[in-house]
Amino acid sequence: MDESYDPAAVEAAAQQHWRALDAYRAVEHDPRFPRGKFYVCSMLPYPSGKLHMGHMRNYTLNDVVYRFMRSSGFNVMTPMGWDAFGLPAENAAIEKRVAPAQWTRANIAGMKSQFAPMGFAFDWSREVTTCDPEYYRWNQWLFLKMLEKGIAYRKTQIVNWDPVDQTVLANEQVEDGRGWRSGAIVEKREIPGYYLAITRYAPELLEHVQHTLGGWPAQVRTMQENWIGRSDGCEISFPYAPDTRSLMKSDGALKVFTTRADTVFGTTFMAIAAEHPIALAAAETSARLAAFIEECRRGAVMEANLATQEKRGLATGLHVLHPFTGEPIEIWVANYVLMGYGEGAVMGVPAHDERDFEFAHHNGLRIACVVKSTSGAYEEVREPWKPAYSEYGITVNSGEFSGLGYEAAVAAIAAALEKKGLGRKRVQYRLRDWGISRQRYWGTPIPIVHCNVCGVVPVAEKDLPVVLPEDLVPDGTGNPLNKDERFLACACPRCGQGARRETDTMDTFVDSSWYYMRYCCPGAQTMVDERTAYWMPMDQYIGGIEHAVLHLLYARFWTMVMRDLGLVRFDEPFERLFTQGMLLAHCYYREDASGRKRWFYPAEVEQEFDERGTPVSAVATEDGKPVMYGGIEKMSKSKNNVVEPGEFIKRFGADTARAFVMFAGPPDQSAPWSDTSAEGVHRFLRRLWAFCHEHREQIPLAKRTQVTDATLKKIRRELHSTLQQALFDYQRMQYNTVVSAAMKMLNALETVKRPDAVTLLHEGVSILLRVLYPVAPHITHVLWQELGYAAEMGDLLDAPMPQPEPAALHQDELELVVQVNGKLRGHVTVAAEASEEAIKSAALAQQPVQRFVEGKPIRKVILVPGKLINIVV
RNA sequence: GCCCGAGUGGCGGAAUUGGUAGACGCAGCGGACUCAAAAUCCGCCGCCCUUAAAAGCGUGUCGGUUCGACUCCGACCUCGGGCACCA
Repeated sequence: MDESYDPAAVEAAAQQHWRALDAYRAVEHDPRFPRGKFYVCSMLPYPSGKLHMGHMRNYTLNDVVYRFMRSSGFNVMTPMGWDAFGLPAENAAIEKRVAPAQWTRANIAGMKSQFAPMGFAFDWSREVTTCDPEYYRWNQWLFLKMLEKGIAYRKTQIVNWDPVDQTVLANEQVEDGRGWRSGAIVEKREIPGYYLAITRYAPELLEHVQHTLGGWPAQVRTMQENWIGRSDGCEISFPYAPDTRSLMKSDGALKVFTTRADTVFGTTFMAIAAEHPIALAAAETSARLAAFIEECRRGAVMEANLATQEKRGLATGLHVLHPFTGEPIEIWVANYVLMGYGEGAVMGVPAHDERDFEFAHHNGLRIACVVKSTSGAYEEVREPWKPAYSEYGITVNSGEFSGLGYEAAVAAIAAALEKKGLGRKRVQYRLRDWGISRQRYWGTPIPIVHCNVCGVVPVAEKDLPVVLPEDLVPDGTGNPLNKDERFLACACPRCGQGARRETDTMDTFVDSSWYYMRYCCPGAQTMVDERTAYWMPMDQYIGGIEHAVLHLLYARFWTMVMRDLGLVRFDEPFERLFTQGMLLAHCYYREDASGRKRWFYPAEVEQEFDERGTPVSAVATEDGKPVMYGGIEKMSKSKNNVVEPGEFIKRFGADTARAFVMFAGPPDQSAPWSDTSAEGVHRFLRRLWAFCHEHREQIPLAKRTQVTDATLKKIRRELHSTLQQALFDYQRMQYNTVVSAAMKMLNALETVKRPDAVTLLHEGVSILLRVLYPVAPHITHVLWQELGYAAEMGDLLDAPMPQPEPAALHQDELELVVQVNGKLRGHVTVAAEASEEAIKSAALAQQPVQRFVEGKPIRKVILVPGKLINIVV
């Protein structure tokens, strides 16, 4: 055994040992593990090129779970794969003139090699790469099944259009309303695309998130609940007035959805989206309206933009009739009404809705108060807006429905509407169907063929996969598949005539909706097989909080679809979910004349902080001139604030890297990266090594004897109570305090200064090594072997977690806190079984306590057993 | 704008979920060892007053509940995540 700790040698030896054992290959029904299977998985990474500290944190977390659960006797499996399709590969292609496939595969190879030194327990025989035809063929296959079931369907969608580059832009590619490369003002454009009917599953998705996903963080459940957004309300039809009737050449009605049917008599205008059919029809005869709609079309489609923009509208001059009074109501086109939600039209009730109020005020529309406040918060509605105006109350000025409370009014109005055939109660979800078409090259081809004779025809199942050519290089102007004859030309599956392939590809969220099921069954000739049934549902899923809604909802939906097709037998894919926080880093930029930002690497910048640690200014090292401080943001390639683990591992070793990222803070919270305290963790591992080296001869020879000495008993109690805390923290995945616990154990063991204490040392070190092992597996593995524990208890991989001994935790005397009126005034040591009376008099006998109690009557005494006594005077 | 989080010493954070605020570590200060440095070891380390002791203040801000609040409730401020084509 070397005298000093050499991480490189230790880690090479440990990894060689595990490699020789093929230690992480997981086998279904492995008889070595009586407690059954445990499937732990981290969200698969996008192969951006370099592994960064954020990845390190995620996968260390994953690895700690793996090792802890295996030490607890489970047949644990943890896989790894690559989310290999997506936009960044196309961007790299444009910039570097290299095919996305080539770039992606090179990145995968690079990142895989960066994983190697970390000692992660991945079962690489299960690797999934989503751009492999053998993977994405099943995306296509399930898509065809969904088409058959009517879950997948075709309809128009609104996208960001860059009129200069003639290309569809992702939201991310829109900066301040302009295309990121061309700088042109972005427009909205309607094109056909495929949707998946996730809204059909909205009730079940909601039901489970409210009642069955107990292993999920409350925060995520709330976010999903709000995202699905169930509203109970009414659908109301406002029949067309003659002017609208003649324009639309129909005697239809304008349908709206409202949660406030009780306010229907307060409707003073109707607001419709710019893309609404009535708006489009009206625009044909009105230049002003056409111009306004054109204006609404400008700008991107992001909801954050729509919600913050000034609410504007224009009257159409058309009318509908109030369903009860028959009064004509004017239709307005408004930029805040979304075509994608509800009916694309709302009834404007300015008296009781803040947005309508603002809109009416702005456009000089009538405000009709139809609800009377029950709390007397207002008599009449007038400027400025008060939140009380939208509260429930008693209906007034509402004809036969006046004088009713909210629920009674809604019930009565809905019943009356239903009788007239002008409405009914309905549940509306905020959730929208999932548009999966992308006008992009680097994704799963949508298996559809366009035939001049037969129209839109699905590819036959036997012709799957539709393989994506891997040698195209996009140039930023449209989808290169549109220019690739080899890909385009095909025969119509129905009539056999020459036809053309669909060139849209699928959203990459499709790939990530089920990869974790494919990990379970590498090489299967079907989408999933019986091995999937063994490992799924996943026991522990780990991933970033930024995926709380989209990915985690799509994956749940996809699972339900697979279940309904008979492919799997469970309802939910993820039993327990852990959302880890992100690693953040400082970022710096400079803006050029056109407003474009250039981001600097932290290494290119010198940052100055004031004495409170707040950044004050920064200059670029290259020219000494100031750069703008962009705050602390999530590590991302586009902001150049990524910290790579390579250097760090070279300096300190993988165990220090692992222990340090765990020690840095609670894993479910985001943390700013800083390596200043890494020294402390490394020092701890060196001390551990030195301590074991010092006792390398006594420990293997130790005999088990009782610890009777009072000082040693105290140390032993500390050891066992720290162990208890560590196990609790393992369970709740608070690994930062697990590392603290290991440090405390070493601190305690170092106070053993007696040569005859070998029993305690033997026990203590065996506990410490096993507690630290999941976090720092290499050093603990080597020490475990060197000190003879492996011979005694077997390989550390499968050595059971130690358990605290009740006898070791027992205390004869307790120190209680003494409070007077809730303020700490002293301590008192009493026998463990002392009576309340005895404790009380002991507490009152205390000098400082006397001083505060003196002369005042004691009103109450509160005793918290084993903790404190509070005297209230 | 809407939804979800977070805010504790100079810094990262702890407080087993209403019961001793600051565990564990970093940085800093003092000391030992050393010709010296590094490494290592020992001690101190929230603020204020003070020679010291004792008291007082203290978990973003303001208010409330409680014998007792970092923890629960209300309002606000700041920062972070998401908002459906980044992944």
